[in-house]
Amino acid sequence: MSKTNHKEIEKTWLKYWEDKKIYKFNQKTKKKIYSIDSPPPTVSGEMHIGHAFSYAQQDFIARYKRMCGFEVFYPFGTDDNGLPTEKLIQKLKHVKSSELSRKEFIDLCLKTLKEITPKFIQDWKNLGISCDYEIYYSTIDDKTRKISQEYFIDLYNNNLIYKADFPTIWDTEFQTPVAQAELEDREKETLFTTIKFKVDNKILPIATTRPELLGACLAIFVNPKDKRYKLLIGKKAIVPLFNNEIPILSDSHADMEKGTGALMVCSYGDKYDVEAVKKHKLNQKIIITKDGKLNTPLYEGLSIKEAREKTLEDLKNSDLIIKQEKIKHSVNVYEKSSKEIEFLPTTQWFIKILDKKQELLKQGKKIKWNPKHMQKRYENWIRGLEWDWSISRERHFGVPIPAWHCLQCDKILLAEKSELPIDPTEKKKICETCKSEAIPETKVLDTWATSSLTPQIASSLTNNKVTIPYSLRPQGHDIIRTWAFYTIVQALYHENKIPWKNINISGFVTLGKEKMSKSKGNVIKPQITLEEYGADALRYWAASSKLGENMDYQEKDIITGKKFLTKILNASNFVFINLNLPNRKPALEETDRIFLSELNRLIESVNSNFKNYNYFSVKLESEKFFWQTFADNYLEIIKNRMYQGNKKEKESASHTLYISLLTILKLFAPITPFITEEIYQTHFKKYEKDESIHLSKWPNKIQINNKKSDHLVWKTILDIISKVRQKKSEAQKSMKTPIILTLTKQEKLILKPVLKDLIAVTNTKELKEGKFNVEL
RNA sequence: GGCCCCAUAGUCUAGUGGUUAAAACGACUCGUUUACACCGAGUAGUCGGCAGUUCGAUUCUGCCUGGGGCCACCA
Repeated sequence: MSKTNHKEIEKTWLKYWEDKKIYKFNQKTKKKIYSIDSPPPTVSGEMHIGHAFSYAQQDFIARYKRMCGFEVFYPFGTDDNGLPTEKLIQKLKHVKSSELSRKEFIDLCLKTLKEITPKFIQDWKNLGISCDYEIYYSTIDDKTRKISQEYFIDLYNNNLIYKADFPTIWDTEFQTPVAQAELEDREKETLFTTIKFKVDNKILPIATTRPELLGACLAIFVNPKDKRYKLLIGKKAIVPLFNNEIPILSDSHADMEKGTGALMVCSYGDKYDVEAVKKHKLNQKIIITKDGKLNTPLYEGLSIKEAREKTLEDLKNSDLIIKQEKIKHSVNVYEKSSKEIEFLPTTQWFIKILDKKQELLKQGKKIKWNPKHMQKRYENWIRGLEWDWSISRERHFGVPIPAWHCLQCDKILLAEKSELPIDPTEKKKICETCKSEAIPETKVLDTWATSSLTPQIASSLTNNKVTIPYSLRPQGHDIIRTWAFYTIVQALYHENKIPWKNINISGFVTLGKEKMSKSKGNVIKPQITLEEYGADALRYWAASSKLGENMDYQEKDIITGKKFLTKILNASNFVFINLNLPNRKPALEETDRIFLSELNRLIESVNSNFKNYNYFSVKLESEKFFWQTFADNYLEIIKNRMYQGNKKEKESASHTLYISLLTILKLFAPITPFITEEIYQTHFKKYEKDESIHLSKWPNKIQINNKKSDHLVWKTILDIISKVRQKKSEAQKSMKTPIILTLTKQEKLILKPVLKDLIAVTNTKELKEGKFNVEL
């Protein structure tokens, strides 16, 4: 007898799948390959509900394709080379990365990851994600570092990477440059202070939110159309407190409506300052250090915040403030530190993207985006790009940039491919021209520079049996501008191809329509749901919204899933208790044949829906068919025949039950893999050859003689049954109450082939012809 | 300020240029004990607002309102 506990069921089949290597990718396959560029989750604790939601959705597709006869390439990776991992390791091991050598720290990371990753991945296995977990990569392991460095070298040699001294977006907390894609907007309340500058002993009021940058003030811009300041253009202004002279320049960027209409340019207050300095060839003055401190004589060593307060205090004491008001404005912060970013000139490495916008847009058009409108987000991002992709990070932990710099001749030396992966700080390089020792690059690559190579990394694990373009990239919409975009960049630059033919963008999970966040405390842990209701119930829930839509988490939806699982288990048990399988395919009773004809309609519809990634419709239609058509009606209709019918009648019903239930199970197999495997193994395995339902063939239409009238007959019999039930319900009578049924001549004609079963299921004692009527 | 998405029953989600807009949960009225009370039958209840296109709009278009996202601005 079947197990009724989901934990027992899941444990059994997880082990079975693993032992029998059901989801193993066969490199020697002759089948067509369906390849999935599966997202490597960041190792930073546990799987969250958003993961469960989106991975379940991609697994539906993987399992469907597998049953359709594809050799599915579905690797599993973990992303563990970035800042989150660095932080995690520091916390777990009570160390500071800066206190260890890079090699020591990476070794510690690799060692720690080895300890914690299996437990982390177990959540994915428990959810029934059908990856081949033996095709595993980590974005920091030796093979990945090698590939990442190799690709860096190729890009450099193809003149697509350059090193530049340039004011870049800088985070003072982690002391590293960051990319445009890593910025977030934050609403902040700030003091907007109007300060007295002096020109010819007259006061020129200037409003600013960053008075601490007065020491780096290079010029004042006024709009050429601004009558108030027109005469000042070309003159010099005196910077308050610092008393140095700066030019007053004409620039239409100065907005007459904003502040006082006159604008101070500092190096560097914002992105525009960077352009302004370049445009007017001003000499930059850098007064902020990499760790966010001031280095002007006046405020030496103070943090930006302290310097701002002290400056305002000094201005106030010298009567240099005209006006002060609190304003709310949005500022750019680094998403990981939540601190306002600065612009600091440092030497960094960049991948060229600004001059490739058109090609990148073109690549995007070659990919099928699901849902379609997500392509717009990709395009908007490209159109708005203003910086090349900054790929170097001044971190300890990461893939080292495999380069040295010869100070004598200013030449950049790269590692030989044969010595990869390499940490340049561990190896001496002699410049061939100067015969002197070159300086190793200490920076590491941005995580995205490596994770944008997941297709190539995963392919390398198959001896390149799998190549790009992959069939599918599933991912979240929040990383279109990063992961999707950068992967497209890399595939274009390295192989002049698109990385995948399809990209499926999943939505996120909300709770009470609000985004979940740890700080709000409104987080649902999938581990608890898995424990309480099981993986199938959670997956069933994940199938109840369409691709790309956000979904609100409601426990009742999980419970609905759980009910479905019980129902299908019960129905299967019932079928097999009563089953009386003939040796050969029996002649079918008309009711049975017509029912199978209905099933064929379902199969057809499900197939077209699954092809379009409409797993939602697949679930909805299959569920409706199973619950209403199969369980509530077909089973009721044939009960009498199964209990009291003759051999021929029983055999027809048994045969029909067998193939219809098996078909239904297969349709559900991608969505609820555990329960369907349980039922398959318990009841069907002795008749079927497949080792697992997940390796069985996806249902095709059942070979029967379909008749055009079938659907009408089926609809009519259900309609009559429903009407009879309604009458009985209204009369508050049992469904078993005997009746006298009157059918119209036409109804009788339509129902002729199934009349006997209709009489049995409605418990009709007498059948009359005339106006439709039910007598109790 | 620009762009994108969303708005359907009490709740959460489907869907459609045309009979009566579809499930689930919830509510209400009942029934049932030879698969299933984690069950069955039935009842009530819904297309944000305004205009346009159309014989006909919940569906297409525009505007508005509300919610979400992205970008720009951010002196």
